[in-house]
Amino acid sequence: MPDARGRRGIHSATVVVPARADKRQLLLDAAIRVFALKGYHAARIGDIAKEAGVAYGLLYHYFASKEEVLETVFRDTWTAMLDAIGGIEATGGPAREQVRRVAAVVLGSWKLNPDLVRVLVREVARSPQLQNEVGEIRQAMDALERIVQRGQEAGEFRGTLHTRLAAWVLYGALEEVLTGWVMGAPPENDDDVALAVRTVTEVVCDGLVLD
Amino acid sequence: MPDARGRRGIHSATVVVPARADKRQLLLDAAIRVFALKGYHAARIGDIAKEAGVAYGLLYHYFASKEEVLETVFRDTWTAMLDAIGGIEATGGPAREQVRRVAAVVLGSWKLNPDLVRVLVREVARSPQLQNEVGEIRQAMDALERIVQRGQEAGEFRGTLHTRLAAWVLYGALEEVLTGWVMGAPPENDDDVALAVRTVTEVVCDGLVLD
Amino acid sequence: MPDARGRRGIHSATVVVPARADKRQLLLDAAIRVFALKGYHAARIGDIAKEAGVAYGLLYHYFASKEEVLETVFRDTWTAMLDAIGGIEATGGPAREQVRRVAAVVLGSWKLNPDLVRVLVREVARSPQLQNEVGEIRQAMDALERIVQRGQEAGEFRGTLHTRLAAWVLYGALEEVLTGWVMGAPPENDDDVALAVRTVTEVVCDGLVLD
Amino acid sequence: MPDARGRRGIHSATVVVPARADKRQLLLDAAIRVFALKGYHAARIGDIAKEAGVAYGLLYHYFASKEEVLETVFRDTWTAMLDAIGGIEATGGPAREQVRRVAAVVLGSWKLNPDLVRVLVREVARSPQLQNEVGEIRQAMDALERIVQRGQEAGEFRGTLHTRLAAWVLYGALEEVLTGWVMGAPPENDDDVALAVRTVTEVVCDGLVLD
DNA sequence: GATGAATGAGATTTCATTCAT
DNA sequence: AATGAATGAAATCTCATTCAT
Repeated sequence: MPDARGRRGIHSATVVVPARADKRQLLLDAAIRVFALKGYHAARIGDIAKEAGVAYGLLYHYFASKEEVLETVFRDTWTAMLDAIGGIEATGGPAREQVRRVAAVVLGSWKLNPDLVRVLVREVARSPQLQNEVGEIRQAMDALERIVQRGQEAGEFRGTLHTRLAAWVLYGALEEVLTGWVMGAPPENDDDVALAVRTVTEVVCDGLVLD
Repeated sequence: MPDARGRRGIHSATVVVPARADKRQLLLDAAIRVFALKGYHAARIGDIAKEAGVAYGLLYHYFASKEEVLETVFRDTWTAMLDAIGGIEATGGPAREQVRRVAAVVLGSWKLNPDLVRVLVREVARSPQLQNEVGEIRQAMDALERIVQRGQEAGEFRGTLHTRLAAWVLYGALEEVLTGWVMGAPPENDDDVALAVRTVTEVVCDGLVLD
Repeated sequence: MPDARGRRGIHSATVVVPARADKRQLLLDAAIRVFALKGYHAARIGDIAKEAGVAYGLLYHYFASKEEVLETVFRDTWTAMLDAIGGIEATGGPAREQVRRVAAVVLGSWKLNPDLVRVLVREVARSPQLQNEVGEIRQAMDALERIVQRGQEAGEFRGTLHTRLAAWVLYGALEEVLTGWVMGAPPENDDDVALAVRTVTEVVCDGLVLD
Repeated sequence: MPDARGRRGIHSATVVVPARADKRQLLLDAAIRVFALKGYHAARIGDIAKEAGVAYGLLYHYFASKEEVLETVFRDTWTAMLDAIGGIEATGGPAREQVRRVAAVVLGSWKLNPDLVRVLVREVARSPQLQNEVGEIRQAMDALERIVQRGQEAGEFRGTLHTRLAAWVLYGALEEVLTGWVMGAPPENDDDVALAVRTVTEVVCDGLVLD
C-alpha cells in the first residue's frame, strides 16, 4: 500500500493488481531509460513524463524533485543488491565461491536491465551529492570485506592482506567491467558475461601470476 | 609560446617569468580546486575566476568553454600518466614488477594533488560527453593490456585469461582505491600509500587465495 | 438551506445539526487560520484542506476557487460589521458616542477572532482584485461619513471639515490600531482594548491639543 | 560607487554622470511602474525588464530575486521618509506644526511619485514577509511617538493620552488618506492635497468636536 | 591582456483546478 | 458528499557566454 509519498515496499501489490498501472513505477522505469539515453543532467522532466506517458506535474506528485527520482533509482537498486549479497553471505560456503557468486550477481545485472546499469555507472559521480546513497555503497563494501575476512579466518584467503583494500579491489574490478560494457563494449551474449564472471573471480582469487 | 588559443606546452614560460603568474595556469589550478569541492556541474565560471583571483571573462580568453577547461585538466593529466606508464612499459622487466610500478604511479598521484585526483575520479562519468578524453583512457587501458599480454607471452602470467578483462580488473582496482580515498578514507602517510600499492599488486598478481 | 453553490445564510441549519460538522464552515474557519498564518498567497489549497481535516478536492465542492474562499471570508465579516455599524447609526444619540461605539465594535473584534482580524488587515491590499469586497468597504466608509455629517448638522462636530477625509481619518486610525496589534503588540486584556477605544475616540473627537 | 551587489548610496553619481544610464535605477523605476499597474504578484520579471528596456537576466545581476526588488523599493523609500521626519523632529517648533509638516511630507509624496505610493500602499500587506522593512516602519512610528511625547512635555498636547496609540492614530490617518487616493479618489490638484493635510492635522490635533 | 556588465535561452518547480471513482 | 490522483500552464531563476571598453 502506498504511503504518503506514494512509495511502496519492493514487493508491492503490483503483481496482484497488474491491471491498474502503477504510475510511480512507470515514471521510475521511464526515468531510467531517459537517464541512460541522455544522462541525468541532459534529461528533462518533460522527457521522463512523456516517456512514461503521463502528465508533466505527476512526477512531482510522487517525487519531490528530479534529484529524488535518481536517488530513488539508486536506493531501490542498492537495496536489492544488498539483499542479494546478504543472501550469498548467509548461505556460507567457500569464500572463493562467495566471490564468484557476488561477481555473478553484479555482472548479471547487465542482462536484467542494461539501462539501469548505464545510469548507475555514469551517475556514481553524483554520489558525493547523494549523501544518503553513499550509505548503501558502504554497506555493500562492508559485506565484501566480511567475505574476505571470513575467507581469511577459514584459512582459505591470504591472512596478511588488508581486508578493506582487498574489498576495494574486488568492488573496483566489478565496477570497471560494468563501466567497460557501458562505455562501448557490451557483452554480446551470456557467454561473454560468464567469461567476465570467471575472469574477475580468477584474477582476484588466484592472481594473474602463474604459480 | 602561446598558440592562437593561448595554450602553452606544459613547461611553459612560467619558468622564465615567474614573477608574473601565468593566468592560464592560475585558472586551471583554480578550476581543479573548485571542481574538486563542488563538482563540475555545480561549479560556476564565477567561482573559478574568483578562486583564481582574475576577472570573470578572462577564462574565455584562454578557454573556449567551461567544458574545455575540464577537458584540458583531463588531457594534461592523462598525457602525463600515459608518459609514465609508457616509461614503465619501455624499461621492460618482469610483468609483476611493471604492475607494481603502475600501481605506484597511479596511487602516488594522490600525494601530488589530491584535488586533481578527486576531479578525475568523480568526473570520469562524463567521459561519454568528453569524447576526446575517452581516447586517452583507452590508450592507458591498452598499455595495461599490453603489460598483461607480455606477461603471458613471457610465461609469467596465466595464459588462459582474457587480457582486456584482466586490464579492466587492474584499472578498476586502482581507481576504486583512489575513490575510497576520495570518499572519506584518505591515506594518512606514505606508509598507507605503500600498503595500498602492495595490496593491489598482491591481490591482482597473486590472488586472494592461499596457494 | 444550501443553494446551488452550497452557500447558506449566516444562521444556517448548523444549529439544527450540530453533531455533523458543517464542512463548509470547517473549511472557512480553517482558511482563516491558514491565511492568518501564511498569508493568502502562500496558503495552498492543500494546507486549508489538511487544517480542516477534509480531502483536497472538497473545497471545490463549496467554493469555485481559492479567491472565492477569501471573498467569502471578507463578505461574511463585512456584512456583520455593516450590520453593527448600521445598528449604531440607527440608535442615534450624540455623534461622539456613535464614534466611540464604532471604535468599540471594530477594536472589539480582536477578542472574538484575532486570526480573522489578521486576515482582514493583511489582505485589504487585495481589494482592487476583490472588486465586490470594495463595495462593502465603501459602504462602511459611507456610514462613518454619515456619522460625521450628522454630527456637523447637529452642531456637535466642526462644520468646516471635509467629511470624507474625516471618515478616512477615523477608519485609518482604527485599522492602524488593529494593525499594530497584528504586527506584534496585541492587547493583553480587556483594559488594553478599552484604553485603545478611549484613546482613538479622544484623539479623533477631542484632538491631541490641549484646549 | 557601486558595491559588489551594485548598490549605490542614495545620492549617487547619477547626477554627475547622467549620460551613463544607471541600469539598476532604471530597473527599480520600471519595477515601481509595473508593480503599480499590475501588483507585485501579477508582475513578471519579464515585464519589468521590458519596461526598463534591458535584458531579462540583468535584473538578477543587481537583485537576488523579485522579492529583493520590492524590498529595495520599500527600504529606499522608508529611508528617505525617515530622513524627512528626522529633519522635522530636529528643527523643533510647536508639536502641532510638526504634525502638520509630517502630514505634508507623507501626503506630498503622492505628487512626487503616485506609482510609488500605489505600490507602498498595496503591498504593505507583504510586510510580515518583508521582516526587515518592518524595522523602518517601527522607526517611523517611534519618531511620531516622540513628537507626541515632546508635545505633552511642552504642555501643548493632552498629557493623559497613551503616546503609542496616539502615534498609531496619526500614522493610520495618513496611510488611509493615501489608500483612499490609491483606491480610486486621487487628489485632482495641489489644493486637494493641501486640504487633506489641513484636515488630517485639524482632526488629529483639534478633534472633530467643536469646543 | 583584462574587466565585468549585459544577454537570454532553458529548465525546474509550483499549485490551482479538474475529474474519475 | 467525498476523495486524491492527475493535469499542465505559468513563472522564477540560473549561468554559460558575449562584448564593449
